[in-house]
Amino acid sequence: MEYNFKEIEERQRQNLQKNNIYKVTEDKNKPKFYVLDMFPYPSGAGLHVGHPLGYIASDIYARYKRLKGYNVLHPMGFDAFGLPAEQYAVQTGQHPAVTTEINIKRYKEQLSKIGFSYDWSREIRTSDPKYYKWTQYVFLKMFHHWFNNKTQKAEPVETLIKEFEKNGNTKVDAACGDIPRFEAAVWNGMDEAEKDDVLMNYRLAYRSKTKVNWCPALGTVLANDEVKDGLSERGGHPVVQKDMMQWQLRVTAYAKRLLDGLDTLEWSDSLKEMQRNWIGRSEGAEMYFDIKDKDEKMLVFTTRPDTVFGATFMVLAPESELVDKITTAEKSEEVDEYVERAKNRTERERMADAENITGVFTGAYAINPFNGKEIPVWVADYVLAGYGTGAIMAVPAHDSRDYAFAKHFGIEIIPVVEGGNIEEASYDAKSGKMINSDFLNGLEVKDAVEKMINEIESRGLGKRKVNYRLRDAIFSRQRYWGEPFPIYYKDGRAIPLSEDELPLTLPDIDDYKPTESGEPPLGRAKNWLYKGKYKYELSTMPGFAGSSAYYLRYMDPHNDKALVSKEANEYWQDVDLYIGGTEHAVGHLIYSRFWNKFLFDLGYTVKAEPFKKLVNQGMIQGRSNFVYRIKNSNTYVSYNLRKKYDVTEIHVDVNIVHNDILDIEAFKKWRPENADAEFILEEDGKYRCGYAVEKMSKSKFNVVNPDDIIEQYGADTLRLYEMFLGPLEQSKPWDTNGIEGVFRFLNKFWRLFFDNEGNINLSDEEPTKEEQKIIHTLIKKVGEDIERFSFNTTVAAYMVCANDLAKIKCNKKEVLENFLIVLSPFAPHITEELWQLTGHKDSVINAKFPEFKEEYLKEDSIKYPVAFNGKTRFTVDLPADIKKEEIEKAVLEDERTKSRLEGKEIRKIIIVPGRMINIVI
RNA sequence: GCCCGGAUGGCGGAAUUGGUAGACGCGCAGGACUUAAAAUCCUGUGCCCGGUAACGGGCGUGCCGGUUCGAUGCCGGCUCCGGGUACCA
Repeated sequence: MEYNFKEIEERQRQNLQKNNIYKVTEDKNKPKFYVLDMFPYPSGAGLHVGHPLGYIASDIYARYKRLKGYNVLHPMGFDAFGLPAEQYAVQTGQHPAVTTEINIKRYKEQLSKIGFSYDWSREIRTSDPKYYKWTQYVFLKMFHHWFNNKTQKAEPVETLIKEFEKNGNTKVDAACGDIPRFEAAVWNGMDEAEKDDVLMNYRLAYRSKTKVNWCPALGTVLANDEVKDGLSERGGHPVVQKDMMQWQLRVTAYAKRLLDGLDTLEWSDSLKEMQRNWIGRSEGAEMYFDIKDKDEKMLVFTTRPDTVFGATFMVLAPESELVDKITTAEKSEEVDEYVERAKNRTERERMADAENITGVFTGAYAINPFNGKEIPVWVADYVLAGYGTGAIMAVPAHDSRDYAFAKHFGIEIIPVVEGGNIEEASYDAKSGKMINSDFLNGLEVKDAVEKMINEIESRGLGKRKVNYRLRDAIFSRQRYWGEPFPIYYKDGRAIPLSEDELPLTLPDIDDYKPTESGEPPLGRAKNWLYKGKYKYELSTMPGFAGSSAYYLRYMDPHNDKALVSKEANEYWQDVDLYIGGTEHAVGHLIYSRFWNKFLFDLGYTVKAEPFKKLVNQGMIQGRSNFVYRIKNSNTYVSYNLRKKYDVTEIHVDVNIVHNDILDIEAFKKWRPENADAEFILEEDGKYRCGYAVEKMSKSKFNVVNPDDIIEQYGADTLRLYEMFLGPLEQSKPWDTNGIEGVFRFLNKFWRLFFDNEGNINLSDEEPTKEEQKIIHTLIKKVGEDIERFSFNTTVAAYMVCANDLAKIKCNKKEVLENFLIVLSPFAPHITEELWQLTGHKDSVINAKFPEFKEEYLKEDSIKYPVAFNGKTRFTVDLPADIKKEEIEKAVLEDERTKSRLEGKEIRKIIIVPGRMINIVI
C-alpha cells in the first residue's frame, strides 16, 4: 500500500475534528500544561511558510506533553484590530470587520490543514465585543486605581480619596504626576472638577498632555518611523510636534516589579537584557545647581555624582521650561532659533544623527555648589526632555558624548578620575582613584559616589534617586479599528461608564478618514452619545490593549461574568511555554506583564508573571532566484556565463526553479514578454539561476505558500521539514529543495508497517536486543531533544532510526508502535492512520510516551579514539568496564601505537575513561 | 553610536558539559532493478598532495593571537552579516 498522504490527512483531519479530540477541560486529575503562541494579526496576504514555524514547534511540544500525561491547554485566536484593515477601509470603503472576517476565515483554513491540536472552541478575537468588553473592563479598573509606592501595589481610588479627606496628600507616596502638596482642608474645599483634575494625577489610566507627531495635512498622528526629515512618509506632508490630551497607562509605577520579575523567568538572557535596558534602571542622585544672577535652580539627575568637580558645562533639553527663564537677552534670538529647530524633529531623528553635534550657549551660568565655580549652561538636543530631569551636568572627561560636545565647542575638560588620557578620549569606566576633587581625592570611584551622595543629602542639595527610563504608555490612537474607550465627557470632565454598561461597542461610520476638523474617525459616528447627550471619547485603544491579557481569556473564553473565573485561573495558572518572535521583545511583553501585575494586585490572577518560559523562533528568510538578461535584448544567460555579458539581474519566481535550474517552459509562460525569450545555456544544457537570501516578500518572488507544500507533499512533511531546516531560534532561509528528504523518510516509515504485497504485517515476536537498542536510542533522543527545543536533531534521529530498522527489516509490533508514538507529535496524520491500522480504537494522542530503558543501550565495548598530540590516528575497541591502567596497557601494546612511537618518547598519556585517549610525544 | 545574536563542506545543518569535526538531509557522481522512465535500493562524496589500489601525509569550523595534553565551544583583539534601538547622563 502506498503512502497516500492526501487521503490519509483528509481522513484524519475529519476524524479528529469529529471526535472533538482537541477539546480540553479543567481536568483536576491531571497536571496542567499551558502552551501558547503569540496570536497572529490576520493580514490579507495569508500565511506564508515562515508564519507557522513557531506554531509547529509549540504544537509538537503540546502533543509531547499530552503523551507525557499532562492536560494541555493549546489555544489559538486572532489579534484582529489593527491598522492594515483600517487603511484598506480608507481606500475601499469596506468595513474592517468584513475584511477581517474574510482574512480570519482564510487563516483558519490554512492553519487547519497543518494539523494543529488547537481547541478551537476556545478561539478569541480581540475585535469581538464579547472579548473587548474585558479589555474595556480592565481599562476602567486601571482608571479606578492608583499605585501606592509604600505597598508597591495598586489600590482603589476610594482609599485615596478618604486619605485626602483626612490628611490631604501630605502622607501619600504614590506613583503620580507632578502635583504639589495639599492639606485636607484644601481638598475638601475643591469642587468636583478640581477633585477630578487632582485624581487624574494618580489614576493608573489617566489623561494628560503628551507630545505627538501631528500631521495637519493627513489630520492624524504619526508614529516615529512614519516621519522622515520632518515630513510624513505617506505623502511627504509637514509634521509638527503638538501637545495633545491622550490617555496613558502608568506603566512606570510597576518599573521595579517589572525589573525584579525578570529574575524569576525562563527567558533567554538576551531577551531579559532587552527588557532590562528598556526599563533602564539607574542609580544616582538628583541635585540642584543655582543659576548665577537668577532666582532659578536647575535640577539634574546624574549617575556619576562623584565627577561633579569635573563638570565644565551644563545642558538643558530644548523643551525644558528653564530655557526661556535663564537665557540672557543677547543670546535669546540664537537660542529661540535652536529650540524651534530642535522641537520640530522627532525624538528618533534627534538620536539617529549622532555625528552632528549641535547646541547653543544660553549665556547663563550655573554655580557648582561644591566649589562655587561658574559653569556655562547650554541647550542641546542630545539631552532629552523625557528622561531624568531633562537637564544634565556634563563631565567631558568621563562621558563620551559630553567629550565629543566639549571638543566640538572647545570647552574645558578636567579629569577627575585617574586612568584615562583626555587628549584622546573620555574615560567612562567606573573605576580608578579620584583626583582634582577636593574631599573625594584618593577615593575609589565606588566609594566616592557613596560619599558624594551622602554629602549632597546632608547639605540639602538634593537626594539619592533611582531613575527609570521606562515611560508611561500612550494609550490613545486617533483611529477607528480599535476598542472604544468606555468614557464620555460632561462639561469637559472624563466620566467612566459603569461596568454593567460594557461593552461600549464600536459604531458604524461611512468613511474611515479623520474628520475635516481633525477629529479621529469616530467623530463621524452619527448620534454616538452617552444617554443621547454626552460625547464619547473619540480615540480608540492601541494594538497592545487587546493582546495584553488574552492569555487569561483562553482559560475561560465564554465567561460573560468575568474576564476569567477564579476556578479556571487557579487551574491553568500561567503560560508554561510561550512561543513567538523577537519583534515583541519589549512592546507586547512589557505591556502584558504590566497588565498581568495589575490584575494580580486586584486578585484576578494567581500568578505575578504571565509567561514562565519563552522561546523566540527565528525568522524564516526567503531564498530568491535570479535570471540574467542581456541588456537591450530578450536573451537570458545562465549564471556561470553571466560575466561575459552586460546583464541585468532579475528576480524570478522560485516556484519555477528547482535546485537553481530554471524550468524554461514555465518561465516562458510566467510572463507574456518571456514567451519568445532566448537562452544561453551551460555546457550541460541547463539554465542555472543565481540566488540570494533575503526577506520573504511578494516583490522578490520568493514567497512560498504552505498550501502548495501541503498539496504536493502533505502537512506531515511540511511540519517535519520546517523543523528540519535548522535550530528553532535561529533565522534561516527557506529552500523547498531539501523537502524530498523528509518526504522520503515518511515513505520509508510507512513501508516499515507493510509487506511486499501491501498488507499490514507486524510481528508479535519479542524484539531482539539490536532492535530494542535502535528504538530505545530513539526514545531517549526524542525526549531529550524536544525538552530542549532541538527539533531539527529530533527529525534526524527519526531518519536514523527508520534507516536502521529498514536495514534489518524489523517488523516487530512493539518496536514500530513505540516509533509511531514518539513520531506522532511531529507527524500527527500518518501516525494516527497507522495507529488505527494496527488495531487501536483510541487516538494516538492519548497514548503514553514510551519509557526509555537504559538497559538496552548498555555497550559491552567502547570504541576509543587514539590521538597523538591531539590528532586522532586510529580507534581501538576496548571493554566498557576496564580501568584506566588497563586501557593504557592495551593501547601501548597496539601495533599501530608502536609503529608511531618508533624512536620517540612518550611524555604524557591522557585517558578519559569512556571517551578518549591522547598520547603526547 | 549602543545592545543582542550569528559565521562550520557545493547547500541547510550536527557535535547537549573542552574530548573521534562534518550526524542527518539536499545536491552531485557511479551502480542495481527496468525495453525505458519514475519510484526504490546500494556505493562514494570537506579540501589539497602521493598511490592503479589498499592506504599514507598535510590542511581545515570568518580573521589574528592566547590558555590547554586537547578548542567549533573558553579568553583577548578584529572583520563581515542579521536583528533591536532610546545619544538614557
